[in-house]
Amino acid sequence: MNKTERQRRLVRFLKSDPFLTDEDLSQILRVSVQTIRLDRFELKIPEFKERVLNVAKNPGLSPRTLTGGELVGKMVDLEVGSSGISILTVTPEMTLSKTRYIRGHHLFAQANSLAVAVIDAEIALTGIARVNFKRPVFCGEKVLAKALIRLNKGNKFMVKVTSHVKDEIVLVGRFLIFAVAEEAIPQ
Amino acid sequence: MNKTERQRRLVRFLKSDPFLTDEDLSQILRVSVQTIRLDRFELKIPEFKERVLNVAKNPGLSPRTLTGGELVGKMVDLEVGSSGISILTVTPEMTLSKTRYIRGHHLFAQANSLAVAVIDAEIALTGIARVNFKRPVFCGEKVLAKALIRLNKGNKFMVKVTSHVKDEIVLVGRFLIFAVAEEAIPQ
DNA sequence: CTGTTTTTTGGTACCTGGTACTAACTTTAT
DNA sequence: ATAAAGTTAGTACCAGGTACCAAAAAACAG
Repeated sequence: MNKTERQRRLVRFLKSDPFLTDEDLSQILRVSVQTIRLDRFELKIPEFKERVLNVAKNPGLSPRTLTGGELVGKMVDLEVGSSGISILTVTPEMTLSKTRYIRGHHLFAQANSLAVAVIDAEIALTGIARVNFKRPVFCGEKVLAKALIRLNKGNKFMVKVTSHVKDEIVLVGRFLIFAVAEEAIPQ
Repeated sequence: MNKTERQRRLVRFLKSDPFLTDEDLSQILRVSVQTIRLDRFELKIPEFKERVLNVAKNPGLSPRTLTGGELVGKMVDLEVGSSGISILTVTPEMTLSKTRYIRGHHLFAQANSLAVAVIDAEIALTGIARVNFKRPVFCGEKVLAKALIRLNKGNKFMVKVTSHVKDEIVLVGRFLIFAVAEEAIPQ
């Protein structure tokens, strides 16, 4: 039996029974456990615990997470050390079920990540945030956030962010941001 | 909190979410892992692996979480109208590039969505948020957020959220939430 | 047939989420 | 005050892995 044939069989076995451990599979396919692991790795098949958990959490609902990039929204202007502007287009995933209201934390995420981005430092972390949500935002709207550094004492920055939809203010936030020295970054 | 009360809560937690480890439970119930194990033993509740396997092999009963995907983090306790607890496990996507610091708005999102979830209303929106980030959170850590309704005047709610990693407070936030009447929901 | 590459195997250190057990410390009750 | 109940700490061990390194075996090529 060659490698490809074995891997084909491995996939078949796991499809019919995801509760097989590498040990089980190594006995079925008459190869070492290590070989099974390599095969699984090549085929990007997760480990036993993962597979069981996947089956258990079956209905596969994906939590509505925030975007993965550094910035929430799209940067349209940035003067590091003083100001920045970003635009966020509201998609249906950001809204509450059955309504068209956007969840507040997406607006916060846009404002917060913009506030952090305008700081001239490798790493900046939010210390305190005070945010007023002025009116709800709906699916399809474009939110324009403007950030302005208001104060700078040492590694502390006060950033004011104002978010608009057209002419209406939807969010006003004040963020106290800390710049972190690179040496302080843990590994 | 006495032993019987704790065990009653433990059963409730596991009924609503069987995917809680002893470690999770020890943090929720503020006792040592050993105590959780003793409780589980007395109550004849099987270990995590067993429970997951049971759920996986029993597609019949699925005690799905209350709010599903609306929440950032995993709801582990909810008394609508008074309090709630959620757990967020920090994944690499939530961190800043090259460091292990989590970006603040994820913590905010967990706290905010929990604050909204505890309100006994079809729709609730955040009006004002005041958040203090007490210390950075790193990849791999589990953040436990507790929300408590502090005040309720008409459709306004003051919710206090405190987030911990083990014994350390990482976030304290106060949210002014508005319940929205269903008739006011736009189409 | 020999040399190179691919495939397979073995072994170690480490991880999570436990079991099983001992010992000690802290509360509570009598 | 002292016993009993409850809680915590610590150790050794286990399954089912990950991650990595080295070596043996098989496949292929010139």
